[in-house]
Amino acid sequence: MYTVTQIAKDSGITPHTVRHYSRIGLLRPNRNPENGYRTFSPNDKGRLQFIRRARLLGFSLDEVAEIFRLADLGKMPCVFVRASLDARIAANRREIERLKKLQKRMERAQRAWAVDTDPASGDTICQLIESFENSA
Amino acid sequence: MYTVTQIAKDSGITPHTVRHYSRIGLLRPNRNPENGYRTFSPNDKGRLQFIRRARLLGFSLDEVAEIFRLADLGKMPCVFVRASLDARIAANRREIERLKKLQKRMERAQRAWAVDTDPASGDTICQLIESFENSA
DNA sequence: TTGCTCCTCACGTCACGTGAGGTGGC
DNA sequence: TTGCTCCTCACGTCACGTGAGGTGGC
Repeated sequence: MYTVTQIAKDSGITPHTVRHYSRIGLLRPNRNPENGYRTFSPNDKGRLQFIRRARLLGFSLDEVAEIFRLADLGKMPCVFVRASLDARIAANRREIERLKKLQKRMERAQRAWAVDTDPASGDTICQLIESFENSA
Repeated sequence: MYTVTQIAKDSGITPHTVRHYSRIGLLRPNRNPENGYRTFSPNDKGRLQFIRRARLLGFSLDEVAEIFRLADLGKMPCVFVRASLDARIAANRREIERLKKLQKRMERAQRAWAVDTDPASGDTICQLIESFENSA
């Protein structure tokens, strides 16, 4: 049996995160009837490790909850897990592309502004700002 | 003068977003005293376009607010803008790296599970799940 | 009356982080 | 009393999206 801080340290997370998982039902610790403290079993610890591994693979807490729900029903969550993973891989690919495009836009702006450090062109230093002022 | 819907359409965003910008003070439309409707000037339209361009460059609304504040004080926001942009470029680079690593982890798991579609290894199909069950 | 636009709350998103205020045992 | 751990709210994050419920003029 572990306290919230013990199980948190063992798993490399904060006690607050453990409480968070408990509040949303991913963990179901018992309570010490004397003081209301949460008490975690080795089984809880396994669940917590599973949550952490799933998070590292990009699964959301909602997906973890669904996996637990299926497992509790005695169903193999594998089909769901695979579908989730496939969807996340595709979504993450799109997100990476989106950020790369953003990166290019930002670097383009950075270069444009770098060129204008020449004091001779002092009135076009902040093109972003000016494009705003011009349109106002 | 424009209504919230007119200026929104012209700028390619939703009326709700325009109201949102107004509520947080990025836009300061007048009010029609008869019905309380917001009325936007060409100057507001310029501000809105600026906001949108800044968003495309990755600036947060808080940063836009700071840029407006500096401009309203008659100060050149350029130093702030450059510093923000540099910081965002660096942060975005790190974020892209983070997502690439996540992508690799996910694809590794996907491959590992694909291999195990062989029915002969039916009891190791869901390694993620099993690593959980084993540790429980 | 119907249809359209406008308005103001107010909650939801995602996974927690950060206090605030209080308890219990050494 | 001090220090430590535990507890429960409850708000903040980021940029809106999505209703809910109501108004005003054609």
